[in-house]
Amino acid sequence: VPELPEVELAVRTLREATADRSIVSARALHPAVRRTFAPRHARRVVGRRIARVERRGKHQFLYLDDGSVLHVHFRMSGDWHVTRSSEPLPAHARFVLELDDGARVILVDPRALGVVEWHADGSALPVLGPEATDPALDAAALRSRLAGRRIPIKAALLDQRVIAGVGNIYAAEALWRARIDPRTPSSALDDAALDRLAEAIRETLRIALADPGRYSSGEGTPLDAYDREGEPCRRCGSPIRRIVQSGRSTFYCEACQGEDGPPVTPRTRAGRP
DNA sequence: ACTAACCTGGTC
DNA sequence: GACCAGGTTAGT
Repeated sequence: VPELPEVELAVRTLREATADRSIVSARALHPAVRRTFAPRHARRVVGRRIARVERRGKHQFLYLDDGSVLHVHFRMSGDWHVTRSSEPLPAHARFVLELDDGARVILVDPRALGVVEWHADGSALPVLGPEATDPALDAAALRSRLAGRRIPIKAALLDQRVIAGVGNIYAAEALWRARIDPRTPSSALDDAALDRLAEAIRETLRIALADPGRYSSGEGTPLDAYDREGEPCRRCGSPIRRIVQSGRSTFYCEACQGEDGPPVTPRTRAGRP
Protein backbone atom coordinates (compact mmCIF):
# COMPACT_ATOMS: atom_id res chain seq x y z
CA VAL A 1 0.00 0.00 0.00
CA PRO A 2 2.56 2.58 0.92
CA GLU A 3 4.17 4.72 -1.70
CA LEU A 4 3.47 8.42 -1.50
CA PRO A 5 0.11 8.40 -3.31
CA GLU A 6 -1.25 5.65 -1.07
CA VAL A 7 -0.03 7.42 2.05
CA GLU A 8 -1.63 10.65 0.87
CA LEU A 9 -4.91 8.84 0.34
CA ALA A 10 -4.63 7.24 3.78
CA VAL A 11 -3.96 10.61 5.42
CA ARG A 12 -7.10 12.03 3.87
CA THR A 13 -9.10 9.13 5.27
CA LEU A 14 -7.50 9.63 8.67
CA ARG A 15 -8.10 13.38 8.61
CA GLU A 16 -11.73 12.94 7.81
CA ALA A 17 -12.27 10.35 10.54
CA THR A 18 -10.39 12.25 13.24
CA ALA A 19 -11.38 15.86 12.58
CA ASP A 20 -12.34 17.42 15.93
CA ARG A 21 -12.50 14.02 17.59
CA SER A 22 -11.02 12.89 20.88
CA ILE A 23 -9.29 9.60 21.56
CA VAL A 24 -11.23 7.25 23.80
CA SER A 25 -8.73 4.42 23.67
CA ALA A 26 -5.51 3.46 21.95
CA ARG A 27 -4.19 -0.08 21.74
CA ALA A 28 -1.27 -1.81 20.06
CA LEU A 29 -2.39 -5.29 19.06
CA HIS A 30 0.89 -6.74 17.87
CA PRO A 31 4.15 -7.12 19.80
CA ALA A 32 6.11 -5.38 17.06
CA VAL A 33 3.91 -2.29 17.36
CA ARG A 34 3.96 -2.53 21.15
CA ARG A 35 7.73 -2.13 21.08
CA THR A 36 7.30 1.53 20.16
CA PHE A 37 3.79 2.10 21.50
CA ALA A 38 3.42 0.66 24.99
CA PRO A 39 0.44 0.88 27.35
CA ARG A 40 2.07 3.86 29.06
CA HIS A 41 1.87 5.72 25.74
CA ALA A 42 -1.74 4.72 25.35
CA ARG A 43 -2.50 6.28 28.73
CA ARG A 44 -0.95 9.54 27.56
CA VAL A 45 -3.11 9.91 24.46
CA VAL A 46 -6.48 8.90 25.89
CA GLY A 47 -8.70 11.93 26.31
CA ARG A 48 -6.67 14.06 23.92
CA ARG A 49 -8.28 15.76 20.95
CA ILE A 50 -6.68 15.29 17.52
CA ALA A 51 -5.95 18.86 16.49
CA ARG A 52 -4.57 18.15 13.03
CA VAL A 53 -3.10 15.45 10.82
CA GLU A 54 -0.13 16.10 8.58
CA ARG A 55 1.92 14.14 6.11
CA ARG A 56 5.64 14.69 5.46
CA GLY A 57 6.97 12.33 2.85
CA LYS A 58 5.59 8.96 3.83
CA HIS A 59 5.38 9.90 7.52
CA GLN A 60 2.13 10.76 9.26
CA PHE A 61 1.86 13.08 12.24
CA LEU A 62 -1.21 13.37 14.43
CA TYR A 63 -0.87 16.53 16.50
CA LEU A 64 -2.79 16.26 19.77
CA ASP A 65 -4.26 19.14 21.72
CA ASP A 66 -1.59 18.97 24.45
CA GLY A 67 1.24 19.48 21.99
CA SER A 68 2.20 15.83 21.85
CA VAL A 69 2.43 13.98 18.56
CA LEU A 70 1.53 10.52 17.33
CA HIS A 71 3.97 9.59 14.59
CA VAL A 72 2.94 6.78 12.25
CA HIS A 73 4.80 5.13 9.40
CA PHE A 74 3.22 2.39 7.30
CA ARG A 75 6.52 0.94 6.07
CA MET A 76 5.73 -1.89 3.65
CA SER A 77 2.12 -2.88 4.07
CA GLY A 78 0.18 -0.55 6.35
CA ASP A 79 -3.12 1.18 5.70
CA TRP A 80 -5.95 2.78 7.66
CA HIS A 81 -9.37 1.21 7.95
CA VAL A 82 -12.19 3.16 9.52
CA THR A 83 -15.16 1.30 10.97
CA ARG A 84 -17.54 1.58 13.89
CA SER A 85 -16.26 0.46 17.28
CA SER A 86 -19.03 -2.10 17.42
CA GLU A 87 -17.76 -3.98 14.38
CA PRO A 88 -15.32 -6.87 14.56
CA LEU A 89 -11.67 -6.08 13.89
CA PRO A 90 -10.40 -6.98 10.43
CA ALA A 91 -7.53 -9.39 9.89
CA HIS A 92 -4.06 -7.94 10.49
CA ALA A 93 -5.31 -5.15 12.75
CA ARG A 94 -2.13 -3.98 14.52
CA PHE A 95 -3.12 -0.73 16.22
CA VAL A 96 -6.49 0.77 17.06
CA LEU A 97 -7.76 4.21 18.00
CA GLU A 98 -11.31 4.48 19.31
CA LEU A 99 -12.82 7.94 18.89
CA ASP A 100 -15.49 9.75 20.85
CA ASP A 101 -18.03 9.50 18.05
CA GLY A 102 -17.93 5.72 18.03
CA ALA A 103 -15.56 5.46 15.10
CA ARG A 104 -12.58 3.16 15.12
CA VAL A 105 -9.39 3.86 13.18
CA ILE A 106 -7.40 0.70 12.55
CA LEU A 107 -3.84 0.27 11.36
CA VAL A 108 -4.18 -2.79 9.12
CA ASP A 109 -0.67 -4.01 8.42
CA PRO A 110 -0.15 -7.64 7.35
CA ARG A 111 3.62 -7.52 7.68
CA ALA A 112 3.47 -5.67 10.98
CA LEU A 113 6.46 -3.52 10.05
CA GLY A 114 4.53 -0.32 10.60
CA VAL A 115 5.62 1.98 13.40
CA VAL A 116 3.57 4.03 15.86
CA GLU A 117 5.40 6.37 18.25
CA TRP A 118 4.27 8.94 20.75
CA HIS A 119 6.33 12.07 21.28
CA ALA A 120 5.71 14.47 24.16
CA ASP A 121 6.53 17.31 21.79
CA GLY A 122 7.55 17.80 18.18
CA SER A 123 11.27 18.10 18.81
CA ALA A 124 12.25 14.47 18.12
CA LEU A 125 10.47 13.96 14.83
CA PRO A 126 12.47 12.59 11.91
CA VAL A 127 14.56 14.92 9.79
CA LEU A 128 13.33 14.83 6.23
CA GLY A 129 14.43 16.44 2.99
CA PRO A 130 12.15 18.65 0.90
CA GLU A 131 8.91 17.14 -0.36
CA ALA A 132 9.25 15.36 -3.69
CA THR A 133 6.42 17.52 -5.00
CA ASP A 134 7.92 20.81 -3.81
CA PRO A 135 8.37 23.20 -6.78
CA ALA A 136 11.52 24.45 -5.00
CA LEU A 137 13.08 21.05 -5.62
CA ASP A 138 15.14 22.14 -8.61
CA ALA A 139 18.56 21.23 -10.01
CA ALA A 140 20.34 23.54 -7.57
CA ALA A 141 18.55 22.02 -4.60
CA LEU A 142 19.41 18.52 -5.78
CA ARG A 143 23.02 19.44 -6.42
CA SER A 144 23.54 20.76 -2.92
CA ARG A 145 21.90 17.71 -1.39
CA LEU A 146 23.91 15.25 -3.48
CA ALA A 147 27.23 17.09 -3.35
CA GLY A 148 30.11 14.82 -2.52
CA ARG A 149 27.96 11.72 -2.32
CA ARG A 150 29.25 8.80 -4.34
CA ILE A 151 26.31 6.51 -3.68
CA PRO A 152 24.32 5.50 -6.76
CA ILE A 153 21.65 8.05 -7.58
CA LYS A 154 18.94 5.41 -7.13
CA ALA A 155 19.99 4.87 -3.51
CA ALA A 156 20.19 8.61 -2.92
CA LEU A 157 16.62 9.08 -4.13
CA LEU A 158 15.43 6.56 -1.55
CA ASP A 159 17.20 8.45 1.24
CA GLN A 160 14.40 10.42 2.87
CA ARG A 161 16.89 12.99 4.19
CA VAL A 162 17.69 13.87 0.58
CA ILE A 163 14.11 13.98 -0.68
CA ALA A 164 11.01 13.06 1.29
CA GLY A 165 8.47 10.81 -0.34
CA VAL A 166 10.26 8.93 -3.11
CA GLY A 167 10.01 5.14 -2.84
CA ASN A 168 11.32 2.22 -4.87
CA ILE A 169 8.66 2.47 -7.56
CA TYR A 170 8.88 6.18 -8.20
CA ALA A 171 12.67 6.27 -7.93
CA ALA A 172 12.73 3.90 -10.91
CA GLU A 173 10.06 5.88 -12.72
CA ALA A 174 11.76 9.24 -12.17
CA LEU A 175 15.15 7.96 -13.35
CA TRP A 176 13.56 6.42 -16.42
CA ARG A 177 11.81 9.69 -17.20
CA ALA A 178 15.05 11.65 -16.70
CA ARG A 179 17.04 9.09 -18.74
CA ILE A 180 19.57 8.64 -15.98
CA ASP A 181 21.34 5.36 -15.26
CA PRO A 182 20.38 4.38 -11.70
CA ARG A 183 23.98 3.30 -11.00
CA THR A 184 25.44 6.74 -11.68
CA PRO A 185 27.32 8.12 -8.68
CA SER A 186 25.17 10.96 -7.34
CA SER A 187 27.91 13.56 -7.46
CA ALA A 188 28.68 12.69 -11.09
CA LEU A 189 25.40 14.06 -12.42
CA ASP A 190 25.86 17.26 -14.40
CA ASP A 191 23.55 20.25 -14.35
CA ALA A 192 21.55 19.08 -17.34
CA ALA A 193 20.93 15.69 -15.74
CA LEU A 194 20.00 17.25 -12.38
CA ASP A 195 17.62 19.54 -14.18
CA ARG A 196 15.90 16.62 -15.87
CA LEU A 197 15.88 14.67 -12.61
CA ALA A 198 14.28 17.42 -10.56
CA GLU A 199 11.60 17.87 -13.18
CA ALA A 200 11.12 14.09 -13.47
CA ILE A 201 10.66 13.59 -9.74
CA ARG A 202 8.05 16.32 -9.48
CA GLU A 203 6.24 15.20 -12.62
CA THR A 204 6.29 11.50 -11.76
CA LEU A 205 4.74 12.15 -8.36
CA ARG A 206 2.36 14.76 -9.68
CA ILE A 207 0.93 12.18 -12.05
CA ALA A 208 0.86 9.47 -9.38
CA LEU A 209 -0.84 11.75 -6.85
CA ALA A 210 -3.46 12.73 -9.39
CA ASP A 211 -4.48 9.08 -9.49
CA PRO A 212 -3.66 7.88 -5.98
CA GLY A 213 -3.75 4.24 -5.09
CA ARG A 214 -3.40 3.14 -8.64
CA TYR A 215 -0.47 0.84 -8.06
CA SER A 216 -2.33 -1.40 -5.65
CA SER A 217 -5.50 -1.23 -7.68
CA GLY A 218 -3.71 -1.87 -10.97
CA GLU A 219 -5.70 0.92 -12.57
CA GLY A 220 -4.71 4.19 -14.16
CA THR A 221 -1.55 5.16 -15.99
CA PRO A 222 0.77 2.19 -16.38
CA LEU A 223 4.30 2.38 -15.03
CA ASP A 224 7.22 2.77 -17.45
CA ALA A 225 10.01 0.96 -15.65
CA TYR A 226 9.05 -0.60 -12.31
CA ASP A 227 8.23 -4.31 -12.45
CA ARG A 228 8.61 -4.39 -16.25
CA GLU A 229 11.65 -6.67 -16.49
CA GLY A 230 11.99 -8.04 -20.03
CA GLU A 231 9.20 -5.86 -21.38
CA PRO A 232 10.01 -3.31 -24.09
CA CYS A 233 10.98 0.19 -23.04
CA ARG A 234 8.14 2.49 -24.03
CA ARG A 235 10.71 4.96 -25.37
CA CYS A 236 13.20 2.85 -27.32
CA GLY A 237 11.88 -0.71 -27.31
CA SER A 238 14.87 -2.28 -25.59
CA PRO A 239 14.02 -4.74 -22.83
CA ILE A 240 13.78 -3.28 -19.33
CA ARG A 241 16.45 -4.71 -17.07
CA ARG A 242 16.28 -5.61 -13.40
CA ILE A 243 19.30 -5.25 -11.15
CA VAL A 244 19.69 -5.23 -7.37
CA GLN A 245 21.01 -2.14 -5.62
CA SER A 246 21.46 -2.13 -1.86
CA GLY A 247 19.18 -5.10 -1.63
CA ARG A 248 16.30 -3.69 -3.64
CA SER A 249 15.14 -4.24 -7.20
CA THR A 250 15.93 -1.52 -9.70
CA PHE A 251 14.28 -1.50 -13.12
CA TYR A 252 15.72 0.58 -15.94
CA CYS A 253 16.41 0.71 -19.66
CA GLU A 254 20.05 0.06 -20.40
CA ALA A 255 19.72 1.56 -23.86
CA CYS A 256 18.23 4.96 -23.12
CA GLN A 257 19.15 5.64 -19.51
CA GLY A 258 22.74 6.71 -19.03
CA GLU A 259 23.61 9.15 -21.77
CA ASP A 260 24.84 11.57 -19.16
CA GLY A 261 27.36 9.57 -17.27
CA PRO A 262 29.37 6.44 -17.40
CA PRO A 263 27.10 3.44 -16.98
CA VAL A 264 29.47 2.06 -14.36
CA THR A 265 31.57 3.73 -11.70
CA PRO A 266 35.21 4.57 -12.47
CA ARG A 267 36.29 1.95 -9.96
CA THR A 268 34.79 -0.90 -11.93
CA ARG A 269 35.66 0.61 -15.28
CA ALA A 270 39.27 -0.47 -15.09
CA GLY A 271 40.38 -2.04 -18.35
CA ARG A 272 38.49 0.36 -20.52
CA PRO A 273 40.58 2.49 -22.89
C1' DA B 1 27.76 1.25 1.24
C1' DC B 2 26.15 -3.10 1.71
C1' DT B 3 23.69 -6.78 4.72
C1' DA B 4 20.67 -8.21 8.03
C1' DA B 5 16.92 -7.44 10.54
C1' DC B 6 12.25 -6.35 11.41
C1' DC B 7 7.35 -9.37 9.94
C1' DT B 8 3.86 -11.84 7.15
C1' DG B 9 1.85 -13.38 2.97
C1' DG B 10 1.79 -14.37 -1.88
C1' DT B 11 3.79 -16.65 -5.81
C1' DC B 12 6.73 -19.79 -8.44
C1' DG C 1 10.57 -24.76 -0.02
C1' DA C 2 12.61 -20.74 -1.83
C1' DC C 3 12.22 -16.23 -3.14
C1' DC C 4 9.93 -11.91 -3.52
C1' DA C 5 7.59 -7.64 -1.72
C1' DG C 6 5.71 -0.47 -2.19
C1' DG C 7 10.52 0.87 3.89
C1' DT C 8 13.76 2.03 7.24
C1' DT C 9 17.63 1.41 10.35
C1' DA C 10 21.21 -0.73 13.08
C1' DG C 11 25.39 -2.77 12.63
C1' DT C 12 29.50 -3.84 10.08
